[in-house]
Amino acid sequence: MKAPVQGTQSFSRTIHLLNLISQAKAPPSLPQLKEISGLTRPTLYRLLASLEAEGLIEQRGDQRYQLGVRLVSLARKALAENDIRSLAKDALLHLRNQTGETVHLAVPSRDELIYIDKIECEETVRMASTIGTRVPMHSSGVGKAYLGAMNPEEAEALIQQLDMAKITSFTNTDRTVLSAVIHKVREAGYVFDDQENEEGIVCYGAAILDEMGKPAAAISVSIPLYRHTKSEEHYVKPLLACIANISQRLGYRPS
Amino acid sequence: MKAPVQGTQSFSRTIHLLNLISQAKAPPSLPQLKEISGLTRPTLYRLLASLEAEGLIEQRGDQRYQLGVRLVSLARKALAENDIRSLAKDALLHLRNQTGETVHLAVPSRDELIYIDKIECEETVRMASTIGTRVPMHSSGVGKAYLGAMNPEEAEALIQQLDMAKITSFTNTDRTVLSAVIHKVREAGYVFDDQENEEGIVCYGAAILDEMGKPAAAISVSIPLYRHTKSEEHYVKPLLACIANISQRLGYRPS
DNA sequence: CTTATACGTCCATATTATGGACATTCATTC
DNA sequence: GAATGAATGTCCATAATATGGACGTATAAG
Repeated sequence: MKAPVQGTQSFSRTIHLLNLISQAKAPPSLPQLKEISGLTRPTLYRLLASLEAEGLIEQRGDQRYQLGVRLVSLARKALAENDIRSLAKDALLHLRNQTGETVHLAVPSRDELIYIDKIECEETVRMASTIGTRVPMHSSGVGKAYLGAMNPEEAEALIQQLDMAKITSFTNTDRTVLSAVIHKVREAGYVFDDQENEEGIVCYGAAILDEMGKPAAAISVSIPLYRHTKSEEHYVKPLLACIANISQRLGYRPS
Repeated sequence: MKAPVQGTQSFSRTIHLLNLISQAKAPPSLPQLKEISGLTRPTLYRLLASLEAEGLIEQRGDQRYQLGVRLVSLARKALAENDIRSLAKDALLHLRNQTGETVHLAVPSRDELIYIDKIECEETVRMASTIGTRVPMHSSGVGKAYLGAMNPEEAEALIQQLDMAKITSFTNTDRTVLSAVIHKVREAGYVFDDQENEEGIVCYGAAILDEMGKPAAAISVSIPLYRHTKSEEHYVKPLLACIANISQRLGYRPS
C-alpha cells in the first residue's frame, strides 16, 4: 500500500487496520481481519499488538477486536479543541448570509434536540430561541430532520416513545402521520416545518451526517411566516450545501 | 524509543507524537514539538505529515497542531461499543454489593447531571429515580461531586450560573455556601449529600476522572435516611475504590 | 544588502518491518 | 486415547523502509 508520505508506510498500514476495525459492523475476529486487510499472519499480529499497546484497540474475551478507550479520551480532547460548533461556524454564517434568516445548530439529547449554536439574521424581527433551548423531535425542524436521517427501525422505535405533545395549534400529534412525514424527510433529505413548533414561524431543517452516515446534529433555517416570501429552493439549496460541507468535515463520505 | 512489540517502533513513535499533541495545554508549534519530542526535523515533519494524512491531527492557520476530527468519529464508534456505562458496569455492581445500597452513574448535561445507569439495592425500599432522570448540580450528590472535580475557576463560573432552586427543605440555595462546600469536596474527593435533593434520602458521591484528570461522570450511593446506620467509611471506601477502578479504565493516571 | 533564523526536503545507508517457515494449542474424527 | 487438521502464535534472514546529516529556500532582523 502506497503511503502518502515516504517513510510512513508502516504507520499508514496500521491506521488502515484501525479504520477497518472501526468500519466493521460488529467487532471483527482475527480470521475476518486477515481476510479484509489482506495482511499476512505475522504482520497482522504485530500491527494488532501495537494498536493494543497504545490502547487504540482492545481484544475482547471472545478474541474479537474493538476500538479502545484511549480513543475516547483522545477524542474528548479533540472535541474540546475542535467540536462540531467550531467545525460548523463558518458554514453556518455563510448559510445565514445566503438565506438572510436565522440559523440554528442542534444536537440530540434523549428525545429532544438542543440548540448549541444560533446565528441570527439581521432583520428587526428575530427568533426568541436561545442556545440551550430544547425542542421536541416530533414538532421541530431539527428534530424531524434528525429522525429522517436515522436508521428507519431506530427512528420508528423512537417515534413510538415520543411524547406527542401539542405545542401549537398546527402540531401533528398522530404517530402514524409523523412516521409518514419522516419517511418523506428521509427521501428528500430535508424537512419543511410549518408552524408545528412555534406559531408564526416556519423552518427548513436537515441533518448533519457523521463518518458512518449517522446523524450527528441538525441545522434549521427559521423564518417568520410573513417573511417567507422566497422560493423553497432559495432556502433549501444553501441548506443542503451547508449540510454537505459540515458532514464532509465530520468525515462523512456519500456512497 | 523501545517499542513494546518488535517491528512497531515507528508506529509507537508516531503515536507518542500524537499523545504529546494531545497532552499539550495549548496546540503546540513546530519548535515546541521538536523540543518536547526530541525528534530530528525531517522525522518530525514526516510523522506530522502522516498523522495529518490520516486526519488524526490538523495544522491550524497559525502553524500550530491540534487533534483532528477523524479522532472524533473514531471515538464515537468506540463509545458505541465501549461507552462509560459498559466500562463501569462491573465496578458499579461490585459497589452495590459492597454497600448494599442503590448506585447511580450520571453524566453532565449543561448545568445538570443525568442518570445513565442505576444498580438497585435488593432492599424492599428503593430509590424512585430512573435512568434519564436529570438532577441539579447544586443539590445532588453526583452534581456536587462533579463540581468538586472541575477546575476551580470553571466550577466557580458554573456555580454563578446555576439556578439555585430549593428542591427540599434542606436544600442550600446560597452560592457562597455552595462554593465552600465544593471546596471541601475538592479536598476530600467525595461528597456527603444530606437530603438536599430528595427528602429522606442521603447519599455519597464522587467523580470519575478521565485521562486528563477532568471529570467525565459521577457516581453516587443513595441511602434512605432511616437505613443510614453504618459508618461513613462503609460507604466511602468502596465508592473511592470504584471511582479509581473506572477512572483508570478511562485512562486517568494519578500524579 | 547581509546575516541569522525558521521552515522544508533529498537520498545514502542504518535500521526496521516483513512473511515463509516453523511451533504450539485446540478441536474434531476415528 | 491417538491421529489429524485447523487455529493461533512466533522466529529471524533479508527485503524494504525510516532516518537524519547535509543542503536548499523563505522570511525576519539589523
